[in-house]
Amino acid sequence: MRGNARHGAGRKATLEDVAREAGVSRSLVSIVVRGAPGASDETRARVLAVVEELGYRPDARARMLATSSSRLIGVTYLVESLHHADLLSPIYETAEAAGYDVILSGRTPQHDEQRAVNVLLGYRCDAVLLLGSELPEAAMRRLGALVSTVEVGRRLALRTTTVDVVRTDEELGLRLAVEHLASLGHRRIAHVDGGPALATMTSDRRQFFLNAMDRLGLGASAQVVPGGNTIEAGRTACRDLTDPSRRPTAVITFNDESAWGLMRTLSDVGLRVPGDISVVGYDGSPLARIAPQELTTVAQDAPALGRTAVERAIAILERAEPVGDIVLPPSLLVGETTAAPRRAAA
Amino acid sequence: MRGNARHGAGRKATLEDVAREAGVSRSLVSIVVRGAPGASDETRARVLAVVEELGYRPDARARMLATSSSRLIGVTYLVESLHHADLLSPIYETAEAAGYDVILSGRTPQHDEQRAVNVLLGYRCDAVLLLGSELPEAAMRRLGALVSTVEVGRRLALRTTTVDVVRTDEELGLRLAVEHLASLGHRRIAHVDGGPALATMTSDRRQFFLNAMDRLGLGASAQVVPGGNTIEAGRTACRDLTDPSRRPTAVITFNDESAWGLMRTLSDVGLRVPGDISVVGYDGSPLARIAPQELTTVAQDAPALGRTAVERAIAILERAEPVGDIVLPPSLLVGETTAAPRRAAA
DNA sequence: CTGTTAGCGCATTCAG
DNA sequence: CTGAATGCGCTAACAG
Repeated sequence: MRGNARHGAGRKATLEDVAREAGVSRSLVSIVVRGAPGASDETRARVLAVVEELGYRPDARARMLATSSSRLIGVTYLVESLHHADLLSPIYETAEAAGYDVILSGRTPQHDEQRAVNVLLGYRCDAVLLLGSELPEAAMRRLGALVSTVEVGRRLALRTTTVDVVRTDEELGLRLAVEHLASLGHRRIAHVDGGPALATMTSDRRQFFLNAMDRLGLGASAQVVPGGNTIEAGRTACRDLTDPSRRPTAVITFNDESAWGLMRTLSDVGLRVPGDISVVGYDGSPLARIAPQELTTVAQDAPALGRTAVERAIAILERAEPVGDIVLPPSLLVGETTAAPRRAAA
Repeated sequence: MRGNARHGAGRKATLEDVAREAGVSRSLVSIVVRGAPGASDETRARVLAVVEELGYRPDARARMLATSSSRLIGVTYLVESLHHADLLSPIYETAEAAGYDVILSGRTPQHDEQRAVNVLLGYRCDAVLLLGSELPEAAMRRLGALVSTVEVGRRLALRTTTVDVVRTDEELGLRLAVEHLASLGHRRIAHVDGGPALATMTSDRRQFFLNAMDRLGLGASAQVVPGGNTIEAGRTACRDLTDPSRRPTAVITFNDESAWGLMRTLSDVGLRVPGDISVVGYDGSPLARIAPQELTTVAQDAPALGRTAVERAIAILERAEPVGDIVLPPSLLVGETTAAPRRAAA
């Protein structure tokens, strides 16, 4: 009933409508609307006036269909990830500057990554950015064969020629964290890993952690416990660390959220940070570093990661070869959650 | 060169391709892929096999063009807002259950709300959800006339018949916060408001804060200082609160992020929470409530807000009238950032 | 500068 | 169940 009338008075204006109203051809209107050359300033003005009057708005779907190019970059990301949110701003900025639109397809517990990607593919995005993808590598390679694809964050086990990866130097990240703690006098250091879902990243970091410990001669007192990338994971991981007989004096978590969860439970059991135990997070999201204690964390360079990912995606879809693996250095942000252990000679 | 070959081997498969390969008509393939009635189980299986083999994937743009309906809900939101992230999960869940796809268009400093909306409109979404919109009301009304629109969070000053609003009962929210603090013995209570950007919400909450204080006879010791919805806003707001002569014993912030910023600066100047000063946040995002101190906060019912918004959006586009204003109650989550003031009889 | 003619990929008749 | 035809709104040649 009125519902119909309310929404668009029957139908939204089309090129045709504008052309008729302005007394020109559709092509001309198309030229004007796109800002393409081929129209006098006079008609241009007149057409634009009608566009305004009719509230005309180009139909992106039709345009994409006709041009068989979308100038659209689709991004899948984990809705609840702080780090992913940090990547989106630079992604928008870089894409816009290059004349690309961005649409986001979120991953949630009920809306998994494959579905998120499918939505993007349905719109025939020119490029797809996967933030922290957990897709099987085979699926990722297939995706890369279909559309310009860049993964942000996760190292691929197999060399792939269809997908670019932009990620942080995890080895350096773990080394920075371990060296920081060691320099404060810690020896019994634990790593709460990323859990089973993020397989390669988890095992990479675990290994790099152990390597870093070994290099400092602390291999024997290194400890790895299963964790995850959520607050909840950090909370439960804490249970594996409070056994007084071999409690570590410092912990490096998989990400900042997990560090919070860990600290939350530490506080519940009466352990103080950094007095009783030091904590180092990972990612360095501004939202995660704040109050009331500033988190010590391995900061990924989110602006550079986001920017580079978009640049690579555009390069690939403009026919450049994928270059494979781009690794950016992290930095250590020292906050207030790390300090010398109570008894330096643990 | 190879770039072209790599991406789609010339062209993605179309209905036509599938039909030819399967030796049937396009219409039949269309019927099969849509799961529409009108195909025998046998041919259905055969067609689906070819679909799989060719990696055919329906083109959402063409489909939408042909049906002039998108079954697509577009959502704009603030990329850095924790509360908005909380809304996205229930939005996805509800939309999917109703058979709608969701695309997200983020707002960032460089990509403002109008552009975010324009992207959505370009795709002719059936409905648009605006999370915490800062659009002028006139613009919002115009949008509502164009497409089924639901705003989440902000009360509209003028009654509008084209847009639905789903929001939290701010009056109750402020009352809960004030009563909680008063019951702990606080009298000098300050409110750090939302700053100029969120005009109506800021002034609403300010007024409700003052009302709640008045009702308890604390109007004279109420204090409002300018703030905002970011960590940074909370940090700077703190400067207006530390004047020892009239320092409040408790503060209610505009949102959780701002509460963090505030606590951060409080800690910098040597004030302890809740020992020296109590802090109440707003929104109740799980990410915001965690470690190491659990934030006391006015929690919005994000699942209900998200679900209701989608339900309203769908109802409107199915020709129901907008109902105007839907107000949901918040709840107070008591954490560890509030306690009795040092000297109860301040 | 203009108007015409083709598609883009798909859904939807409608007659076989 | 099929195959052809029409249109969704737009761009891209092309001929005027």
